[in-house]
Amino acid sequence: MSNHRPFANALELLRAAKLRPTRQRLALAKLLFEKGDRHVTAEQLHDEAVAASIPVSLATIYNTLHQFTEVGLLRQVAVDGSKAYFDTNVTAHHHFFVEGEDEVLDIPDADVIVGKTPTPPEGFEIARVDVVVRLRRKS
Amino acid sequence: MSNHRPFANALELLRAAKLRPTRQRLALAKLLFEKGDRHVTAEQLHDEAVAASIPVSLATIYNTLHQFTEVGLLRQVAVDGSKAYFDTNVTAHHHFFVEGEDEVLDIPDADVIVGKTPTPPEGFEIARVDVVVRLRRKS
DNA sequence: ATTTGTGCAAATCGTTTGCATCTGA
DNA sequence: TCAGATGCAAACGATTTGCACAAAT
Repeated sequence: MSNHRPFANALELLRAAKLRPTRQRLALAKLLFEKGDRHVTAEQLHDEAVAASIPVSLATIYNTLHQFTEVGLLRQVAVDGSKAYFDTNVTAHHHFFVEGEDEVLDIPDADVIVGKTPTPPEGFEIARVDVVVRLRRKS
Repeated sequence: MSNHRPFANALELLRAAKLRPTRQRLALAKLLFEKGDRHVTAEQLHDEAVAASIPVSLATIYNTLHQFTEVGLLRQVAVDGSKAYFDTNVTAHHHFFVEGEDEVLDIPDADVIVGKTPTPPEGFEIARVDVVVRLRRKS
């Protein structure tokens, strides 16, 4: 499955999301959405920003990732216990996770798994179903 | 799905696992396996141990949980990014996760989901498929 | 001018580690 | 005896927070 969000430009995205288009938000939006589907950690994005000579602090990276997630531009994926991954593909889909290498990959649409959705316990409703297929390198 | 491990006694379990039956391992094994299927965090187990007047440090709780996991007495579940849950039910099954309350529940066997297993990318094989159905309280 | 965002450093949370001390076989 | 286990406190990595300063409306 690929990202269906037409990338007009970072400015439009931020405006539509009612987020003030600050320098760093614009720059981060470009890094995130200009090159197709991505799965980034805060640290990775920070490194990229620094490499691209965008002065931005790690705290702002975290703020921005969370704000983008709140407005639906990103989706947080909980594959691994230790760090948070943010996915630029916000449509329904699932993930491969390569153990040991901490790499996240989208599972192609054709290969979707879900059959029957289980009945939630009394008083609860389903917010979302996450499938993580853990992979290991063939020996 | 329920826990199929016949609970003989903690001593047997440890012997079978070739783990020295120390005071704290025996006590923790009792806490974990004497009351059916459970999903605990390190902190929870530590609190229980302290409440039961079992002197044990948090470091030992972590050591023990990992050792038990290595020998197949426990299974680690990655539902939430922030902390690790250990499940006393080591048979194949999936989980409900109540957002905000950080509660983990087994999905009953009858309600299993998995249909078609996706084809892993070249050079990889599937280690395990985890399904997490995220729940929210009905409003 | 006012509101909102940003950077820094310190604080927090879950978890791990180093090392001296104990304990079970 | 002595390998293996434990406890403590310090170290750690990811994330959050408080607060002064800067930038967008």
